Amino acid sequence: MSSAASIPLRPASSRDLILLAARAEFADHGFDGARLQAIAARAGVRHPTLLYHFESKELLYRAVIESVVGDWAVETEAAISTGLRGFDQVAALVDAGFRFFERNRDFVRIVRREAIEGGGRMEAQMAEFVRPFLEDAVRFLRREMRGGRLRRHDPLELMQVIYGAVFTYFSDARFRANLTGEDPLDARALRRHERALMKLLGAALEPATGS
Amino acid sequence: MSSAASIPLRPASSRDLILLAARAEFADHGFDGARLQAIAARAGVRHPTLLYHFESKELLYRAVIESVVGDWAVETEAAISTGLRGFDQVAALVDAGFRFFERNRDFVRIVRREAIEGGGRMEAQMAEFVRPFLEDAVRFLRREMRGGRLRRHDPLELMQVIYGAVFTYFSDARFRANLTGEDPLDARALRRHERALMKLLGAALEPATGS
DNA sequence: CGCACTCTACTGACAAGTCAGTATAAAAGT
DNA sequence: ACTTTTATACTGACTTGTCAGTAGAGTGCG
Repeated sequence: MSSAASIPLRPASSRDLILLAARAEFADHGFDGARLQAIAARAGVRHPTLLYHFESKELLYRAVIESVVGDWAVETEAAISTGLRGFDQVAALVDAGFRFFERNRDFVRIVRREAIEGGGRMEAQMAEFVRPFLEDAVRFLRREMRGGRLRRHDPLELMQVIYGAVFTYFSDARFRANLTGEDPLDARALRRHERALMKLLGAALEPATGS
Repeated sequence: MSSAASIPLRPASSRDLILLAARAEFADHGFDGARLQAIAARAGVRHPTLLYHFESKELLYRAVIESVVGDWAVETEAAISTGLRGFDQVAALVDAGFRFFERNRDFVRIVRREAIEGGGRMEAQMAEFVRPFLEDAVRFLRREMRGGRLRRHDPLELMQVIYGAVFTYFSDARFRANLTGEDPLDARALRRHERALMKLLGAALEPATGS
């Protein structure tokens, strides 16, 4: 992990290395459990270097959240501006989620920790950020249900259920691994779960009464 | 909070008070974030008293988990030994979950923290504990699907989705509160969500093609 | 030189855990 | 009945370790 530390071949700026290391450490241990020394070690520097680039642990954490949420925003934006209708759009969004979370496993665990906290460190900002996206989604669902392209369900509660299911799969992956013995983040297992969720949602949402 | 401290009228043993206080504190802040002093304050004692009853922070934490998981085991056992069939049994289980989590809000957040951790403190034991219950559920679902009393879905993935949805509703309740403005743990909101989830599951699982 | 960056060495705060006691009450001895 | 002993429950003061954050001295590069 630190084998490349001495090679000066631009192994990304050390600021970025630190950000990446911090993301992993915060995901593994949460804000309180995370140690600056551990982050520094992961990044291949000494811990005062962290405090040179980011003024404090708190600000480093904020920087991590912002980078992580920023990435997510971009991909989600893309997934909802496809012009698809009915269940196809729902499926596209779920699929985008799966693909993003698959590549950003730490993201989920950090966000979830924030969500649990409640009085959390960045909860308010994150809510601010998610709200417009959620409202968009609810508007879309309502429209499609009115138009008969989706069966009628409470849109907000539907979003909550989908969010809960998808998020949990990733945030609790290690627990599931312990339970079933196989790695849930393995591509095969992931596809199986995605297919199962899609089928479930399809069965509940698609207007046609297919098998 | 400490107003009853001097009254000797058995305000529950202080061991139990400590256990209760610790449950809340660990739920709010996680293992690392929790402070023994804070737990002690909640329980109305000084922190060495904690270490008198429980040898260390770690052991106090384990005691909390055990008490919490024990409570859950009893209720779950009751909910699955009803002899119901098909969707009714699924609904009964989901309902039991809702009612237990409603009364034990800290439970969810503690368990979820463990699940995220991965290399967690009690993950292995908890997996050990959940596995037989999960296997039971999967067996039940498979049987009912074979018998045509439930539509066919991957039983394990179905359980995962249900678990994710229900658990998230409670563990992330404070985040949702921030998002929607209303309290998700209020009885009315809770019933609405439960009804929505049931409808969704019913639509996906009940064999009849009713409206 | 001066600037950006990283290091070693250190500090101050704070938290877990230890310890030597005090208070109270139940048991045991006379 | 009354002291003495023993166990339980709890506390204030202390020790020890750890961690975030600071100071200041390099190092290398334009």
